[in-house]
Amino acid sequence: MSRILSHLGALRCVEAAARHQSYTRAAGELSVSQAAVSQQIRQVEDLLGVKLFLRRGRNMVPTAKGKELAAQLGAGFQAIVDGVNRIQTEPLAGTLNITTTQSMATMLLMPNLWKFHQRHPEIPLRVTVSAELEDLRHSDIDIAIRFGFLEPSELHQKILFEDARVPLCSPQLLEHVDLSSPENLRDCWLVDADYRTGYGWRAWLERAGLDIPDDEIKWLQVSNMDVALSVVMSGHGIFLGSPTLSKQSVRAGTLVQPFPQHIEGGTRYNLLYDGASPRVERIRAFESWLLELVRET
Amino acid sequence: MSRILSHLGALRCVEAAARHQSYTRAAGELSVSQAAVSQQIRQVEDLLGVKLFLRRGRNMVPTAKGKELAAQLGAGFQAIVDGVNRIQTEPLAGTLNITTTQSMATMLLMPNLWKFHQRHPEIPLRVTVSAELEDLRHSDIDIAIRFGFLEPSELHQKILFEDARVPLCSPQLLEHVDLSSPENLRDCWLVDADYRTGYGWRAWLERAGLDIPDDEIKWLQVSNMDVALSVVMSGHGIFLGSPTLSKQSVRAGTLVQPFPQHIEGGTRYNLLYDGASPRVERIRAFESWLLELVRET
DNA sequence: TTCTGCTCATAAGTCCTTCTTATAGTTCAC
DNA sequence: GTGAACTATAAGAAGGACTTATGAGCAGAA
Repeated sequence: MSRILSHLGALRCVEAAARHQSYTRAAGELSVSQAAVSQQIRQVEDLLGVKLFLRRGRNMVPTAKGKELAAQLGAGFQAIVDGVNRIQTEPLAGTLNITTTQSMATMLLMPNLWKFHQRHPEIPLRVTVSAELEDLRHSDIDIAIRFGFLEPSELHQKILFEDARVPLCSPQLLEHVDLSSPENLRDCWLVDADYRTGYGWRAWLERAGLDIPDDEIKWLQVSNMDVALSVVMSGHGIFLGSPTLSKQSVRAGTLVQPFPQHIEGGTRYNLLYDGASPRVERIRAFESWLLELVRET
Repeated sequence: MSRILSHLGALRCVEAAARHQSYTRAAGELSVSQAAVSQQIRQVEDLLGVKLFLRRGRNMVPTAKGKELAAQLGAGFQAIVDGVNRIQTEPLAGTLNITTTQSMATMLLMPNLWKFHQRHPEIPLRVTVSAELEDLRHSDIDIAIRFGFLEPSELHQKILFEDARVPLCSPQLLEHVDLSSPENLRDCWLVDADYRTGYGWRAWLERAGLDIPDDEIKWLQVSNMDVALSVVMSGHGIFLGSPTLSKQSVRAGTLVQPFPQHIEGGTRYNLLYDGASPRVERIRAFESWLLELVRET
């Protein structure tokens, strides 16, 4: 049997490094130092007598052989993890790791977590807010709640909700700007998180029967919904957001919907998880709770 | 990512132990102590909270989950080894490990190895004689040369030669027994390695037109060709062997074929190796040399 | 260019895991 | 019952892997 199997740890480094094209990021995933990864990979290269990575500026690019090996290693490790997952079903009770966006966390998740706790006190939740979609298969995250249209993957994907978008601002804004008529939108920042798709405020204004020329509008274009929300929360503008997401905030008075007009679509939130995870039981518990929550909102 | 991947070494123990149904044999394969295997497996069981093996007398029998896991692990490790093999082709030069039977080694292989060395001085051979067919995929053996009819497997199998069988004895025997006529076979031990199939001396006697009753024959039944050969070599009997294998010994005078009659078939030698081995180059070199040798013999 | 920031490489020493040894416990065959 | 073969467990030894610290290379900005 190949003596390489005495160096499985080193092969893990190879696989992760090839995937990340970076020793540093691989080290991050494996929770070891960069130096450790470097040493392990060199060991494999020496053992096999094959160069696996080439330094290309800031990246470590796998060679052709490196790529081939890494792909096969990935399949191998996946088979192993699958094998373990198949026989090991963790009990319902236990921690659940969730990652989501800032806006989802502050507007829907956090304010309702106590209800989940009430139903499942045996499942402590750990919520991580991050802008990037974590790699569920290579991290310790169990569930991701993400905005937008996702590529199909091997993960279990479920559309949480799709809905319209309505103008939303903070009550403070109304103290400074008179928003009794849509015409007055000229007077405040229109926060636009859709500057790449172009869909957004332009569509809404049209819907409201307004034709304000571009140069009379104060645009504030931001990269995503989270930034938009934080801008608006601090009272500096108005943005188009999901009614589902904002409903509770509106009811609580922290957000205001100054006009009834809405535009269709444009908002979609998804729930993602690995159906083969040993923690599916608690994942499903969370999923069904969240779906209920969304349905009744 | 599953924390189990930090214990890949322990999972190797699980896989090997399940395959061998024994911690001791698994330890042998992995070249560690039995205690090490025991500890590693217990660690996995504790980590997963799943019992993987049950003690059943002298064996460690994998539980249903243990079996399932081990199968998946086997596939995973195989994928990893395949990946390594695919990118790592060892050069022609280097040691080649061969296992074969006693008779094949003494009669054909050893007397001719110098020729192989002449053609490929860069390939040192290490020949291991053993009665059992080693597990090529889980040992460090590159080539096995084996007698008989083999089950199909994932290994590359090639029939080395099939041939007839002729009576063979040592010249010493002729000094004590007069074998000018087949009738006189009554006077010496008939060594029979075919007592399970029944085919052998009985068939040969028939072929020679003799009808000697069983109780007038001195049978010596042995378990395999190797034992038969060693008995005959020491001058204590006569047996039915392959002309191909014995040709050189006959020419050298260490074996004698006292009668011309032969029986068809019954002898088959195979050559086995893992086609995916990184050492295929030197394996093929040996294969083609051996085939040539057999052809001209 | 030079500077700054990011990345990998390397060395030395520490630490921790794994392994070995030794022994006790269990089962089976005779 | 006794011995042989196997596994379990404990304690200590050995060795590999990891960390820290530092140097070197490269890219992009000033």
